[in-house]
Amino acid sequence: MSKVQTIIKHAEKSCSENGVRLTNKRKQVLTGLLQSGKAMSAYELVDYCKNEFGETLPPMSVYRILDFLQEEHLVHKLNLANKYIACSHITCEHDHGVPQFLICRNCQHVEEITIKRSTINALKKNVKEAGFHLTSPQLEMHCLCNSCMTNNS
Amino acid sequence: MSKVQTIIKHAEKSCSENGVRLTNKRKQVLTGLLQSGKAMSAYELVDYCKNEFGETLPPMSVYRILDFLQEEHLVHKLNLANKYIACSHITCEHDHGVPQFLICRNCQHVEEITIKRSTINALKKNVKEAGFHLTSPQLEMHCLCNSCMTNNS
DNA sequence: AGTAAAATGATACAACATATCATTTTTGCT
DNA sequence: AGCAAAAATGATATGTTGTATCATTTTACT
Repeated sequence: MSKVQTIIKHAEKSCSENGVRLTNKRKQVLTGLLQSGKAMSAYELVDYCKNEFGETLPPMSVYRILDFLQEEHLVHKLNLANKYIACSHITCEHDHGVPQFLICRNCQHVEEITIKRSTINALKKNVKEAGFHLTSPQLEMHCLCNSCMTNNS
Repeated sequence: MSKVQTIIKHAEKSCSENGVRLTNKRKQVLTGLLQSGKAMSAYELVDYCKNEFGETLPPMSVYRILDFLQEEHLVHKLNLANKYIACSHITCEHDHGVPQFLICRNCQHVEEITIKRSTINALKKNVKEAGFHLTSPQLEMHCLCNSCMTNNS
């Protein structure tokens, strides 16, 4: 069984445990994100599903499906990039923390990382001092990935 | 002299030192941001300049002017909100660090804060371990401001 | 089978942003 | 002052992301 198929199995199990359905179209959108291995816009996913699976989904449906997948914690939205990416912890059983994303400003490659709790706490404290409350700190940072650093243009 | 006028004076000085021009239209866009005291979209600025100054700027020009103002470090773009906000340190003489923004997810109020160097360094270290390089870490975080926390709905 | 709920489709449009080419304004030079 | 080059701005079209709304289809359940 391919890696993608394994993840989809996990996703199906997780959905059924939550009493929701991972329908065919939802599965295809998630599969698209997993196969591509990168962040994609909703419209890119429309094209991908059409080309790869012959499934012509209207954009509206893709947005709804992405909303669903986000609620199930199977997909994250990258607000800096206006793109969506499959969660990299679908097969993990344990509950994983708030995701943090590094987005290469050159090649758009995205890495999902975990930031030390102590760092997040320091951040929260700074925010609190400014009179705000950091509820769910998904950080997104524009960076340069190593590969783009090396072949620097 | 009003506070806004004082800031504009500083901006003019800073531009002339850099050998660039703070034209009337650029001044109006910056004044709009300063007067409103909040983050605005480019199209909101088009309307604002029309209503307040009788200046009808096409959106394209506003975008160009915003680009200019960003290069001169007079305005920041909030990528999470797709809005623009006047830098809160225009009148400071000293070089100020990379800005960090808190955006209230309820009322959209924006606060520009400074995060401790040590916290930023801890963040940078985490990022480095993931094989990325955090060049200019402008963080933008969705939060709840105190006022929205209190009158919580 | 019949009905209610869930999912999906179709259509229109809103908001943000850029590409491109034309025109106007400013600058710097002689 | 007069002129050419550069800078700024205008005009127009279009691209990208996302939502509102109402219709239809599919699924679950009795």
